[in-house]
Amino acid sequence: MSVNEETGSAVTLSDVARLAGVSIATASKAMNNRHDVAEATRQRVLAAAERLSFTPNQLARSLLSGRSGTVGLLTSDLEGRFVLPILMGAEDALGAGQINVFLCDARGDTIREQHHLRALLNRRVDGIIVVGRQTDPRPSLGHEVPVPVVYAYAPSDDPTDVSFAPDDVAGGRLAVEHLLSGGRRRIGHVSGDRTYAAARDRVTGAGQAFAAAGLEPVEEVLFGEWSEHWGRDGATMLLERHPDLDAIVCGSDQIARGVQDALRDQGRVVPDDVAVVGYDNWEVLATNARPQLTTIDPNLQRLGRAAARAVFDAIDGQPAEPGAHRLPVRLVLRGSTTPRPGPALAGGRLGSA
Amino acid sequence: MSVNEETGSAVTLSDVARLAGVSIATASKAMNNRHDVAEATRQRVLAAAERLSFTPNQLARSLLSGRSGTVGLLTSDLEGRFVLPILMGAEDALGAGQINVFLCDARGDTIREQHHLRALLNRRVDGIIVVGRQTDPRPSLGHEVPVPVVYAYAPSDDPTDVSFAPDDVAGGRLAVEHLLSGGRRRIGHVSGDRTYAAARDRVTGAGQAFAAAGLEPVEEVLFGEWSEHWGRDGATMLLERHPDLDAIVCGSDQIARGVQDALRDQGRVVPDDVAVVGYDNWEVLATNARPQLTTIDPNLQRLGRAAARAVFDAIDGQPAEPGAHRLPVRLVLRGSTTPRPGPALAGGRLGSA
DNA sequence: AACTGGCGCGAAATCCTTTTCGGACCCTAG
DNA sequence: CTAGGGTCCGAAAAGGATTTCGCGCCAGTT
Repeated sequence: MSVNEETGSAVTLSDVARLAGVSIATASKAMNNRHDVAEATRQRVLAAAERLSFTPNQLARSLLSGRSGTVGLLTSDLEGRFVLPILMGAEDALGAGQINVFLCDARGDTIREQHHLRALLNRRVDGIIVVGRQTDPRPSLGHEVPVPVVYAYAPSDDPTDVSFAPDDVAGGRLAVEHLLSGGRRRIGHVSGDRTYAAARDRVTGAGQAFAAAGLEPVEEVLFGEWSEHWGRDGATMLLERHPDLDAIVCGSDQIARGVQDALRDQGRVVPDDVAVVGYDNWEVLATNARPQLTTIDPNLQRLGRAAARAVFDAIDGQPAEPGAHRLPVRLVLRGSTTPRPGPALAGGRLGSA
Repeated sequence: MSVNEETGSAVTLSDVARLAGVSIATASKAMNNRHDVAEATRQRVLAAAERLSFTPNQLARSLLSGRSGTVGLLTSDLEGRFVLPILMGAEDALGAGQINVFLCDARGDTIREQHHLRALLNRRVDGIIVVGRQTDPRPSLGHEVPVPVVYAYAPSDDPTDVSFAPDDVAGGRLAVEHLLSGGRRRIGHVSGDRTYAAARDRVTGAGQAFAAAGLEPVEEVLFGEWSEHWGRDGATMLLERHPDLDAIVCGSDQIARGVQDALRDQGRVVPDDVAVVGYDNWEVLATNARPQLTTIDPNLQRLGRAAARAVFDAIDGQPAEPGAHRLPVRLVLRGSTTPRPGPALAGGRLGSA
């Protein structure tokens, strides 16, 4: 299949043409449904192509057209949990447009990133999506790049670049609004690492919700690290100082899991005594928690799709509005905030194997 | 940069040649360090290339050489947690060899997989790595594919294909051997979904270890699902029937987390009363457990590298031995089996942002 | 002075496909 | 019978880099 049985090399259009008894030009036109070829001839060519299982060489095609039909996906850290859904969304959107994706992982190393960028440009990618691992702004690739560039998750620090990031401020607001609407009034806040924009933005949003309701959290936000361990410690501290708390907003699902553990250790029942809201909607964690975790879903796959569509459109000459576009997040209701758990809303997929 | 300022299009070798006052052929030779060009001329060409920031068009190069310097990475499910480290390992190994990676996600859909395969071949990839989401054998792509194919994680069902998978049997053995060497004798086993080869293989290995020691588990292996929830249920059942248990082998880290929770609920102390061993070394889960989880690390990144090297060598005409190569796994010691936890061996990276 | 050898360089072919433009052919109408 | 128009097909160029082969020139030898 797709190999010339006589020469052993790949089947080319001229093989097809010879078999069909026409010129290469005619064969090409027949294959591409151009109209200046007789129907009988076209059929002969198609039959020949079928028999040889000919597939056109995209390299030659791209060389001629100046378009490779490929996009570079430049991640700063593949390991990052947030990169994957974005990648999926992008791959999804681009795959549907018959575009293939070059994946490059720079490991958070600028040198490597430059190297990969060069390699992508040598391969004549039609566009580039830069996927960061944090929502903190990252250095721009600059405007010397001859193809459209779109930043996902980590926005570019250059406001004239096109970036997409989740709206963490809205997410923080949403979380607190949900607790308030459930009648909670003595709310604590255990966040993550304060050097992360993600932590600060979510806290900002939470603050807006408090202010809008004319309320305040039980004390200053506790910043720490993005781990279950810190969640346990933070919650323990909070409970000690405010035994009457009735809710805890968490900077991440991991933290929330730790918080839930600490509450259980202290004999508090979630959500009856204390409600808990997480962030990220990391299904494996959220749906296996006791009770399942209400959380904010940043909708990363959609973010990836949006970024892909933006490069796509830019390639087609329709560049997106410059700036950091903040994409909406959503609240996922589960048992950790609703008194009667009922069946889980977002059915989690099983994880292992 | 890398764009001709007069024509606006990309800089080509002929631009460089013109600026250096030589022919295209000479420019090419100068750039590629061929020896039949005078040193002075070479310098002139290099200077010209530098000034225009010329980069050779890989498409043209590939078309001529018949090698694209790219490899297709065909995953059946990007969402799968196991795909990512393999991907990283492969990207790592190939990137070092100046090879770029086309990423395709087939979503477990055979039609889509065929479609992507065709697209990859049209782009003239030099090789293909097929990454599965489970260790169960998967259908072969067949031998009609004109480039080397290597299967990672999910081996091909055709034994003449080259496959790499973790040695789950050895992993199961390792887990039980570790418990036995720690003096545990009344050991329960909570595994995952029995339709998964991963579950069965690990159980097989565990059985070998028991047999070798002339012992038996407290009862038949409990199969269930790959979730914390099942881990809790399974452990609860075990404890009820065998209150004197002193260890539990788990089919995955998720299950182990559930098992730990159930033990805690029942007032058992890990590892003093009951030791727990997980599987997967999923850092976020294992290092945040209380106590941190001893587990089997399948070393997936290394598996990805091995697969990449195998395609790499096959492209160079050194095909690997056919068959399903089982790569070694390793035991990671943490607090859930060792009485005095001490500092964790594998420092976990923080997870959220 | 003529010839040889070697070094440096350039013309042209090659990879494969697409597209333009011109040519061949047939049919019809004048 | 011929001019004209339409239909179908093919030659050739283009796209960019590599490579082979041959040519020209200079130095050295007889």
